[in-house]
Amino acid sequence: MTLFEELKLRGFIHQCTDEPALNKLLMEKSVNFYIGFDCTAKSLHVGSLIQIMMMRLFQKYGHKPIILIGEGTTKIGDPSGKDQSRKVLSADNIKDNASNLMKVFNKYLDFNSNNKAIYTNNAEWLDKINYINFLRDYGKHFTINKMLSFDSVKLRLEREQSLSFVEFNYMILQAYDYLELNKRFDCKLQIGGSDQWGNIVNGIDLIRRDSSNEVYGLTTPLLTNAKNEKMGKTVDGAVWLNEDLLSSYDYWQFWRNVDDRDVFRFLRLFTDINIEEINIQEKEINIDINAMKIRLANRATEMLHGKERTLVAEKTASDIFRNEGSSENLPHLAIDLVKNSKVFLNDLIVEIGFATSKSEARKLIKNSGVKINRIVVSEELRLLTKDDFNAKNEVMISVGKKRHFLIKLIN
RNA sequence: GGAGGGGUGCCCGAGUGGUUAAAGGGGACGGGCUGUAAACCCGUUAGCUAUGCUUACGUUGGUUCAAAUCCAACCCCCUCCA
Repeated sequence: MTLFEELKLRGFIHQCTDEPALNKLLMEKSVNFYIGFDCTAKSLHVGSLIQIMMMRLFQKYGHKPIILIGEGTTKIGDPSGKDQSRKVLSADNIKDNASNLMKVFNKYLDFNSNNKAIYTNNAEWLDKINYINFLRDYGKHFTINKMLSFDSVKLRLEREQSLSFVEFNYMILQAYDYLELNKRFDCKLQIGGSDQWGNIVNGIDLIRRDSSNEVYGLTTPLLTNAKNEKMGKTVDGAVWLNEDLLSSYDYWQFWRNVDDRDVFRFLRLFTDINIEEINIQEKEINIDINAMKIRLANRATEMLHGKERTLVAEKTASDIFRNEGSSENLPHLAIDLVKNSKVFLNDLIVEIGFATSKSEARKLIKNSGVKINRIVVSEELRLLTKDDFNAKNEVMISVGKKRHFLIKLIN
């Protein structure tokens, strides 16, 4: 199977600038390609995972990934796919985000082989740009007429939302990035989400005009779930890849809970499971869809958090959902009932982070959403007492069906 | 700089002196059904030391027994003109 065939079968390709030519190039030699990641948050989330998996697949076929950390472009803010201007982030903030972002790539990519992945950072060249020189050398290649026709700009204007001059320049800088990477690393391919199409094409044009080099662009589909929502939300917000922001258990749960209709599509995109095997399973009439979800969760979590944590996540889930028991791996709090004579249940729910205010916790209790050791709590101002604890001095508190935590008694 | 339109809760959006913690919708969460799915049904959706109190309709002042609603100034956004 060729790389292109596999990409297609797995559903990675949305658009490509010149498919036959790119396909030929990819078969002939090892190609250096890049994907840019802006530093707008303190971690990447599953929304970027499709890009990372794409890189992984390219690398598997012998091509060299260039990870562009967009410290420079983040200072500007990409208007693509946004209907509002981004808040301007401070330089420190961006730097901090950049270093946190970089924590996940080594889980997915090889940094040792001869087509090892490398990092680069566009602040390196963007920060040095001299305005007048830049306008003279590169500004002449861009026409406003054309820039106005790009979706990222057009949509903003159509919706009568303001688009600042700063953001308007984003596409020029991204085009310049591509040019720079083409010069520095002989980078011949840029990959991005479908909303990046305009920016990518702009870069290709710029390179052609500046050096008449032939380069390519490839976009992935915008990742949505079966309900056509942007992917990546859980009870507590985004599905972050960094473990300090989302535990391996919650990450596992995210995959376990995907819509039935998404399972095989996600297996193809987010696991290494052999593509033929996935396709065969999909056609199976008596397929156990829940078993497939577990497989998806295991594979996806294994890649990011490792085998050990994945096993723990799976066991925790089966303890809770299958065996109707508790699990020692749940998040837990320690309390001292001697020192704190009155421990209110609603306070604990807030403390563990399953409600944002005491009122919210009380409302949850009122709506029969809270359980102590699997028994629904009826008193809104329930106090936790020694009798609630079992022989191991533990008590399990549940909020809804999916969120549980343990309170351990000390003293 | 000039003329006009607008800023309401997580989001959209109604309300133009009192019964408004603010209609309706979306989202989210909880309950039911189920398979930790989807669809559907019901409920909740400002905070707190909680039959009450405090904060809330761009900001700050004012009128009034009473203001999201009236007045003034200011800030921000949009459209057209310069």
